[in-house]
Amino acid sequence: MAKVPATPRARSARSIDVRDAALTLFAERGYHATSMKDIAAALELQAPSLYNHVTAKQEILRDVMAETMTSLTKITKSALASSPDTVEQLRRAAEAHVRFHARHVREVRVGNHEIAALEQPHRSVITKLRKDYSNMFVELIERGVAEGVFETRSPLLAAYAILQMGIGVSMWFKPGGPLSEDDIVFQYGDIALGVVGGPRAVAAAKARRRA
Amino acid sequence: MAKVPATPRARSARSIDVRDAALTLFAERGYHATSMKDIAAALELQAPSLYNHVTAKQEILRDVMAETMTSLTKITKSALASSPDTVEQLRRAAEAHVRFHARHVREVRVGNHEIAALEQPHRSVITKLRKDYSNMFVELIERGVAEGVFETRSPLLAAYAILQMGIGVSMWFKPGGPLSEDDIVFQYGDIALGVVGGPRAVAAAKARRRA
DNA sequence: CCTACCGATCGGTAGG
DNA sequence: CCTACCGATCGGTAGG
Repeated sequence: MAKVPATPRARSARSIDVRDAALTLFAERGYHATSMKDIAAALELQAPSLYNHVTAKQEILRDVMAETMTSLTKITKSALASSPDTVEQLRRAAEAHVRFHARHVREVRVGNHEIAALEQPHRSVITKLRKDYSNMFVELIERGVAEGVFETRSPLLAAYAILQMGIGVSMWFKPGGPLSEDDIVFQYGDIALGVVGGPRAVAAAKARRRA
Repeated sequence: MAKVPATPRARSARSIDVRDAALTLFAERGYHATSMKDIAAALELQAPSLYNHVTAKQEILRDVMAETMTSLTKITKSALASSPDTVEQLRRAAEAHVRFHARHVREVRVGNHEIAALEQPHRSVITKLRKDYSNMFVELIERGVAEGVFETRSPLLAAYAILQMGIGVSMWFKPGGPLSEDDIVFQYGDIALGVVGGPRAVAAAKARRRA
């Protein structure tokens, strides 16, 4: 039985291999420090063979970054939608954000380090997706302040702090280390509430956990 | 009167110009995306002329990273030493960290993005300096936990969160924007206490500010 | 500080 | 999937 792609437009298995090898190298060394020959060597191929599976080096980068932002946004949005309570929404959104960064280390490293390597107009597209993503957090925190459950002088700074903390996880996290993914996720959820919290948010969160 | 360098080993004014132009471009586009020709063009020179002032492209990167880490460590260490109180020490160290990242955006962008571009053995040297730096925060937080003024399940994660928040400032901060350097610095000081705080740290910090 | 030039490597194409 | 090859660009040197 011949395998058929799920949809006519699906990427071939070989194309996925090429993108995966490229992603690993982009994350380790950076886009400009990775040559098509390096990617080919990781697959025991000659460089020109790659062009049967991808059209250009830049295309690989563009696809990785677009897919990463789309997927991250979707996951966090649905975490946020899973509770009607603002405090709990922030906890869950922060947890989803951090979990994604622990699970997709290569993707988010490239996403955060190679924006300058993206050629226009795609750089602007990605920048817009990133802006929309961070705005979700800013608006959520603004709502919490309005409701009196968060306390912060600048929802913008608080949101950036929370997002940045999660990005940091992708710089050092290794599965199998002393801290498990869940250890990190749950503690960062608490820390996120600490960031927007005065005592009120923290106390509210604790009461909620006890209940 | 001829100008004389402060010390016989001082860099020439022109060498400083070259390094400064390089730093700007490294921060904007990345090390590998910046050519010696680009650096020369920023100074209206031809590329080979640069070699009268620096010995290699890699040398510029190495010097920037070493000087940045040395300077950051010194500043933060002295902020930390300026108070005998653990809570206040964390606030001041976090403030110094963030202030440095707001004031030296180019340096810390390069410092955080181009570690892979540093050739050995210098990469190991820098990695060690970074480790020592983050350990200062980890140990400070551990002390606060032992004293009962901080509350966190993992001083390591809390330290990383605080450091990462500050690094994030270098990604978006522009002098003259809606938030001043001091706005950012003081709020991040508070946020840092929120990260290690339960209500106790926050309340202790507030009481201290009122006093 | 410049022109002239070096070998090496880059992303990508032709053609099978 | 390969070999052969393209023009462009790289960091750096020679020599003045």
